[in-house]
Amino acid sequence: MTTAPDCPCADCTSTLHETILTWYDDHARDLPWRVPGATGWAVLVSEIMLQQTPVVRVEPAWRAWMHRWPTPADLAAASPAEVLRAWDRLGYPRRALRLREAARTIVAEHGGVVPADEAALRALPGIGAYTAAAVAAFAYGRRTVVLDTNVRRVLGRLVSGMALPPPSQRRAESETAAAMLPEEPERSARWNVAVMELGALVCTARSPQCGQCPVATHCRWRAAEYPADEFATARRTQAWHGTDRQARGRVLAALRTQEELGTHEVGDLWPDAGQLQRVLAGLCLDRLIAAETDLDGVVTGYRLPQE
DNA sequence: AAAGCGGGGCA
DNA sequence: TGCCCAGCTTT
Repeated sequence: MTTAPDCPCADCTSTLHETILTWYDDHARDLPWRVPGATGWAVLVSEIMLQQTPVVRVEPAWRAWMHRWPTPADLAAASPAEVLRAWDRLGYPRRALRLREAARTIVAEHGGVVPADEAALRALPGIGAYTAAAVAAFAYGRRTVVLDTNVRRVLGRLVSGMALPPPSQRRAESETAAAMLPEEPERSARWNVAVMELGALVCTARSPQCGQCPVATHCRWRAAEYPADEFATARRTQAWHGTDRQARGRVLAALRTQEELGTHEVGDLWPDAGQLQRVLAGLCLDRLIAAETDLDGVVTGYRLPQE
């Protein structure tokens, strides 16, 4: 059980709603997937790209993507190789393949229209709890809890008084978010994006701009004089240099710019031959690359999957 | 619950 | 260098 900041009464919650929604009206970024006529597909593509990739890098990629594949049916007709090249360096290229698969399912099972139902969205590949809620809310005005890293941080500070939310999402967080959600659907959808935007622009992870925050006077973290992150020791940053992830990225980057990579050329990409073989096998398993073989079944090289 | 999965930019 | 970014899937 949780409450709104200050007190659980309807007046305080309503004040908070009004304050943040008004702030959003004045400060929202002008993003192409937020225009009034944005389709479910436009929103879905943006949400998949925004899974762990910042807005500034997504925006140009989204424009190019939507120009090339304006509907799910358009993407469903594309090859994996085309899709992976268009994904370029957004990171986590499996998202590109899953988006293509989602498009194929949307065509096959939903008449080519991105579904509005959260459960139907959740059943699509690459769409988890967050993305399903985001598409339902932002594309179709549904009333649902949208809980991303920004909302978790804003509510964690504002309501729970913590510097940063726990490493993994907890039930109490979604209960808090649910308790804060405006009743009217369209208003709830705007509330979700408004809180998210506040987290992205003002209540940032590194250096929050409390001087610019419309609800600073309601913030429990601020009221408690900014206690330190209690989960700091539990957060561990993953290594990068020399990892499989780096090796995978190097292979994909090479195949985005050349049609085929001979076994000799592949070997030049990475110093550890044994690790490289494991990485190539993993990439094949993930359908991110395909091995080319001669008549005897000996691997001669690798390509991006043509289908 | 934890691990694996990219890549870039900034303090 | 460490940390963060509109997370999802698999074990």
